[in-house]
Amino acid sequence: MIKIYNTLSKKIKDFIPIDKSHIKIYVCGPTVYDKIHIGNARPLVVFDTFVRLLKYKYPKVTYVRNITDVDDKINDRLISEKITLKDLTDKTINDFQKDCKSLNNLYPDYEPRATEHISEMIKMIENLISNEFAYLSKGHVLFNIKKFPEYGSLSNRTLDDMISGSRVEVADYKINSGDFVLWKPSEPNIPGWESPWGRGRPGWHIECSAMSKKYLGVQFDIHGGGADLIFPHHENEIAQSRCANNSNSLANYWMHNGYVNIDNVKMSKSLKNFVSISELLNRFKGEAIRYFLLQSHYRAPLNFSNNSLLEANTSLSSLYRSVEDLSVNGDPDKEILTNLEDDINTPKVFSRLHYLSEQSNKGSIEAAQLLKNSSPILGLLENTSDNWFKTNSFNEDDLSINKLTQRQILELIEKRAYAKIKKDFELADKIRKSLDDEGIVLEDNANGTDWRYK
RNA sequence: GGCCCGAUGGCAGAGUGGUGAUGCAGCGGCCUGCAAAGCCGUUAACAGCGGUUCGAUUCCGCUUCGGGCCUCCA
Repeated sequence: MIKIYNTLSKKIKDFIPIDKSHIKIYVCGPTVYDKIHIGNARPLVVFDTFVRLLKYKYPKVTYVRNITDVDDKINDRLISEKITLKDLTDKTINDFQKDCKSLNNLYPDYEPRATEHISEMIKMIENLISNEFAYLSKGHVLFNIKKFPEYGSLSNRTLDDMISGSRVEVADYKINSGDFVLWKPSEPNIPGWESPWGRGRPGWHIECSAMSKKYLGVQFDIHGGGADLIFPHHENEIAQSRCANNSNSLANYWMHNGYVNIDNVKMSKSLKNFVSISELLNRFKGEAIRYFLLQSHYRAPLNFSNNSLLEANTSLSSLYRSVEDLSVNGDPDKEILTNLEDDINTPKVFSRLHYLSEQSNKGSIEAAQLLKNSSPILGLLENTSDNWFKTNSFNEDDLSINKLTQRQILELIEKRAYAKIKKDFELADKIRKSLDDEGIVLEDNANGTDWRYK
């Protein structure tokens, strides 16, 4: 039985699907105006791991992760960089997908773009207006939060709380300070679409409501995203979807991952204290980044540092030693599954991985096989160990950092072997040292000498 | 101001009302020409103060410190 923490009830609950023959999950994807950073990568990896578990447990899972390609931050870029919407978003989406792949994420079943669902959004807004949940004011369409009595239940706040804490001047076209925009007019120089309310663009939240409805229906099992989306994004999504669909639930379970911090402060684009994935991929393997992101519990904050990535790499190496070149042949380890089912307790999973690794090192073939068999559900250890140890080119573009070719390395190993036969240990050690300086470690074993990158 | 979360060994990070995960680092040993890896052993923690209890790191209260949200954000 899968147990997950539900932000709605603030409790860990058994996961009971609407239809156990078909699980439906929606996760908020990126707004594509810039490269993603490691904080953005956390939900991608966490929910990818969770979806792998769901797909193992249930016959059919539909995983939708949207791409928000209409947004005011995007518009700012269009003006400052003098490029078209399509050029900017295509390029950013391309980078995003490359990063996702490097992190070993499976492709979602649907990855809908907001701009391709404008008509669905307009329909939903029209519905909200005709049922008086939304109103027109100075060219804007706004959602009236007082029409939805449960407003605030996800983020655990009341309307009074919000008024007292308001740090933003209330726009004069709003009835209530918390009313949010469904549609707003576009000036001629920024992207816009024709609508019953003139040329304009959707507000931030409506795209997720429209797209989740299209791909998953009015009610689905799980909605996920980063904790910073709880308010206002998900709160507003619930309000507008439930009112438009006249339903008593949008998603039954809401899951939110904690932040990635840097120097114990939340990493965010607005604070400019972020490290992009593509930058990290120049120094670390994607799988090491994935390991790092799963090393702590998904709801806890995770502090980023260079050293933690190095440690993740070392830990992964020790696991890779134990799986060698085994192929997946059977089910994942039971205990790993149990730990994953327990609100995605990946730290416990890792503890078990290292236990299996140790057993494998002591000669247990079963343990090694279990380790390997658990790799598909984690998206880790899917490589061969030879591949893991003999690759140090992290980005495809950076092959040039391989200063020595494999052939040159093997030649040096051979040279050292002769030196060893002649008991010229001084030369042998000199060769070892010179390779070490290039980041290459030699390991003498029964079959001769093997090499790996540090 | 309102609401919320956290404080575990040198670092990272689970968990538990009583036998002290796991990783990285360290120390001793085995192995090795030397290493590396591995194995064996080992050091080391539960912010502070009260309370409940036979017993609390684990439950409750207070204090201190750190962080987050209150319409940019994964």
